[in-house]
Amino acid sequence: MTVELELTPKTKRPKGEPCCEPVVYPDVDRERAARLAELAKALGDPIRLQVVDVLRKHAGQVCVCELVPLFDIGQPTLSHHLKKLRDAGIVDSEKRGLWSYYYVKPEALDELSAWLA
Amino acid sequence: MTVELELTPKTKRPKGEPCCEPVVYPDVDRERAARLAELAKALGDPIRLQVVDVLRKHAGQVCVCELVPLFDIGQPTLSHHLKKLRDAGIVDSEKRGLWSYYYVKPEALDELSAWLA
DNA sequence: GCTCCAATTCGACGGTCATCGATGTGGAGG
DNA sequence: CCTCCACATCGATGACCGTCGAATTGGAGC
Repeated sequence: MTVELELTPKTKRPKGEPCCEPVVYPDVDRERAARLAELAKALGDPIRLQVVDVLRKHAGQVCVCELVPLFDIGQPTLSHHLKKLRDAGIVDSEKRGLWSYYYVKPEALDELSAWLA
Repeated sequence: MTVELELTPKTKRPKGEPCCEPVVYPDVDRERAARLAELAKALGDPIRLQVVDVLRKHAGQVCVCELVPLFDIGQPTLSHHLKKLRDAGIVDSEKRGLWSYYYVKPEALDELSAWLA
């Protein structure tokens, strides 16, 4: 359903009158938007999005050393990207022995998904 | 369902052996990931995400002059953000008289939504 | 304790981004 | 034509980002 707001001046208007009604945007929505933007920003890099894609497709946990050869970047750089994803709460890691295993935290992606829906 | 891949070394391993099997990631997925990252990047700024939020909530078209007072940035800066959203294909605009009206292109958001689902 | 190795952290560098103020553009009214 | 207004574009600036190589951390085996 499309609500036809009355805030759309048809074509032109005499000078003095306001061209449009103010649109309110509550602070609650602003805060939520900030969080959503944080998530989107973390996903806004091709490598990071591919990493999440890989992790999602391998429903379990994936070792960093499996990830590195997938991309044309150094291992420290990948580590940097993984940290960004961790800071955003999109993935988490667990250390077993020498290796670190990463996995997706579905709740984070659900936040975005819920907004988009 | 969780598939237990055999690429997870339990804890430790003797030196010579590979710690994990390679994970393949097809080029098709890479290209899609690049597009999705482009979308996410465009949404990865609080102001831009709020703009999209406002446009979505006002199912119709919204004039730029309604948008400007919502944010603590200058009009040129908002115009810059709108261009980013347009370049990403997330919104589009239509000029009527003196005013420009922006609206969301749902298909773009659907791409992201489909990936997250 | 010493060594090896996976992974993280650090310091630096070049490129991109958000923001600003000033300027440009183009439609509408007089 | 000339002015006014909404919006876009430009040029500059400071902050942030992705990348690298080098150094550091910490678990494991000898």
